[in-house]
Amino acid sequence: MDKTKTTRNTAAKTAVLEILTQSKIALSHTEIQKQTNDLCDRVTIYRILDRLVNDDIIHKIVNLDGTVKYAKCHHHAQRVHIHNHAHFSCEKCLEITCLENVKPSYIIPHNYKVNEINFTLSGLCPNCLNSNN
Amino acid sequence: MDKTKTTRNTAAKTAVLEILTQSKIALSHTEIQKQTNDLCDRVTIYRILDRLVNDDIIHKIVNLDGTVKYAKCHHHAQRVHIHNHAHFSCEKCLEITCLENVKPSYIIPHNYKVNEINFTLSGLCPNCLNSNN
DNA sequence: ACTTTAATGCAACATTGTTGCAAGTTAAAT
DNA sequence: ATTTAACTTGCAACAATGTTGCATTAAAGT
Ligand SMILES: [Mn+2]
Ligand SMILES: [Mn+2]
Ligand SMILES: [Zn+2]
Ligand SMILES: [Zn+2]
Repeated sequence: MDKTKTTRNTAAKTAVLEILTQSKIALSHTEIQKQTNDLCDRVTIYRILDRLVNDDIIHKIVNLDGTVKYAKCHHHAQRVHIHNHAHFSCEKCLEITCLENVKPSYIIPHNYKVNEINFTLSGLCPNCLNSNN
Repeated sequence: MDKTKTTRNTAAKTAVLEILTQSKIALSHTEIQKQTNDLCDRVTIYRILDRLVNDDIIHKIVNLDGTVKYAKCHHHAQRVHIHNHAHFSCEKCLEITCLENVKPSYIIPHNYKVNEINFTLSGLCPNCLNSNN
């Protein structure tokens, strides 16, 4: 029943994953594309990102302003990529970072079944907070 | 200095606000447009929604899947519309509702200045949870 | 009524993401 | 090493969503 379709390692996929692994911040599709130097088509990057998300290797973040970014967590206490943490969106430099230690607590609403949570904080990141200009 | 530009009450603005006031769930631009019966142009609705958000009369919700919706809170203990609450996104009926009583608690990360929070839960709403099919 | 300027309609454009299909490539089986 | 299945890619075409410029209309204060 569980027809697990195998995923293949291609040059493009390796490049995209490497870019995300090196980055300290979450990247958008366009930002990733720029870093690949036209190694592959725009559509291919969309499909690679979809695959990586499906395989739980990276995760997708939708920001307050609607921009979509992708990130690979840097902590790896577990062998799987867990992303039930908060994200921080800087209003000034627009960078999005995983706050891998910040996990919100809340009272589960009655009659609702919660499968997934998304918690995004926005404001000023440490960089922009120090250089106040 | 504070050149507060005045906002005007037009037929279109009144209609859009009425639609949002009547709705129990958050609505997308397209859903709002359908309910207006071509009272005004598509672009006008975008601009009206921007104004209403700017004036803090309604608020904008970006869902996990990237869809953008707008809502007017129904509670009104205060006279201003406060929206620091959680939102619930049903995976089945795709409806988004304000959980006006659910507010997450969290440990403020060091060196970050938090101005705004966004907390979205997704799963099954009471309706879809009961009618399990 | 007059005046100011916010609001609208329309067309044109930009961005982001999706889909179908032929051709290319990976990795396993032989 | 060759063969082969099916996963992956490029390309073109499309769709959805949102933005901008500008001439015209209309709201609200005088
Ligand atoms: Mn993360
Ligand atoms: Mn709300
Ligand atoms: Zn910053
Ligand atoms: Zn539901």
